[in-house]
Amino acid sequence: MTKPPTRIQKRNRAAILSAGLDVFSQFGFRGSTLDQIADAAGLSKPNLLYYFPSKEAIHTVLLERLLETWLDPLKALDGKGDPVKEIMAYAQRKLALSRDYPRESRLFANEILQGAPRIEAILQTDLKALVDAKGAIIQGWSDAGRIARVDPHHLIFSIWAFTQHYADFDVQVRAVLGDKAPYDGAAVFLDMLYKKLLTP
Amino acid sequence: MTKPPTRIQKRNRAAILSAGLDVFSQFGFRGSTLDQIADAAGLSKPNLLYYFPSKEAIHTVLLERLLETWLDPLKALDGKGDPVKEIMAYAQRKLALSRDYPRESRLFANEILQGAPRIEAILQTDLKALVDAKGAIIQGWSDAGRIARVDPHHLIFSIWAFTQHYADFDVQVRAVLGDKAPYDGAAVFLDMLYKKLLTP
DNA sequence: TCGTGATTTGACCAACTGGTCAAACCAACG
DNA sequence: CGTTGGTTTGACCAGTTGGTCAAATCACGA
Repeated sequence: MTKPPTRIQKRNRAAILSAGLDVFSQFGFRGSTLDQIADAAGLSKPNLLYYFPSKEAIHTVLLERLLETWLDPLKALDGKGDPVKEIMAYAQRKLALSRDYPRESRLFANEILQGAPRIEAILQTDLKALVDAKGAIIQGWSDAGRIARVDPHHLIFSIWAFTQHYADFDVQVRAVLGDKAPYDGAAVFLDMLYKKLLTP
Repeated sequence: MTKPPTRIQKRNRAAILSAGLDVFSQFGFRGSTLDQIADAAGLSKPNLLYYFPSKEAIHTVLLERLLETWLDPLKALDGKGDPVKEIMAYAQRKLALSRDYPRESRLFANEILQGAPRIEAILQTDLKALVDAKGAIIQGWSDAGRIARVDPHHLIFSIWAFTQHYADFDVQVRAVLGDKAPYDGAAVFLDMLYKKLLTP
């Protein structure tokens, strides 16, 4: 029998989560402070703690939401579709995720960099299971000669690495590219890279 | 007329830098504490501050050392060598760097993730100049038809992304691979990926 | 308009932070 | 052995941290 959230609750909770995403994704959990988050959300610190019981709680909610969005594209990889098309679509979806949700990407990166203390268990169970399952599909395509012989795990790693690079290393990418837009060129390159790799 | 460092100075400075690398690479600058570093180095906090004037100073020394090692492999890319061989060698050198110096890779990743406040200027000048120069070489090879048509910048990004992924996302890689060793498979995959991409 | 529950705040706390300092300690060389 | 300069430490400090609490304020339905 939980009460439905009021208008103000919705607004403030959303503001806090967005502010938390800003701050945590830049400084990591330990490097972020409640004052920073409260400021960014336009609230006082005690007021913030009226909506979330602790710093940890904000971080946890953000991580949980993140993991869903993050694993969705891979789940959508369909074993009954056309192999090359499926893998290319996955890679492009992942790249779009980096473009549209860079803060989420950096939050994830920060968590992993710090040794994934809060999600290591999920990585070893849910993520591993998902990757193994989709990896098996790719392995099947590979064995059947429908794509080139590749190690599915490293193929997936390479897609993760390349696409997330544009969000996580944004500053570096922009420093090197100057004022050129990163994502158009990245999409073209991504397309060529995997089309060539996967062609038997 | 600076005096030569004593035996003890050498030992302790090295211990502090190694400890600082451990801690900073995991928690970032703001998330790391002098107590952590002092503990890891086996010294008391005041003792640590006898060798380095501040937390910032330790971090700065580490970043400076890092940047040298980090840009070296790209500098070695030789415009007079065989195009495919040169690029492949660069990629493999970079992968070896991730395998042998994962802490340095994570220190760099942390710095970039946090917006590169301490090295943004260097990225925009030194790094950009280096990448532009080597990019021009690759562009030349591409124009001459000696390798396939690729955007040199994104090619370099993809090499960075893929190789650093194994150091920076180590926890995730190991969670997914189970007990399989990451780097052997990565090297094989890397080889195939770029050989196929670069072949005209 | 009033009452009630939701919301906000200022004052506060203990633990931790980066950093200082004088005093104690120790290594080594004459 | 003594002394001199490098080394280590405990006590300390001011500012920051995550978090609490009672009191004040506000929104809104009756």
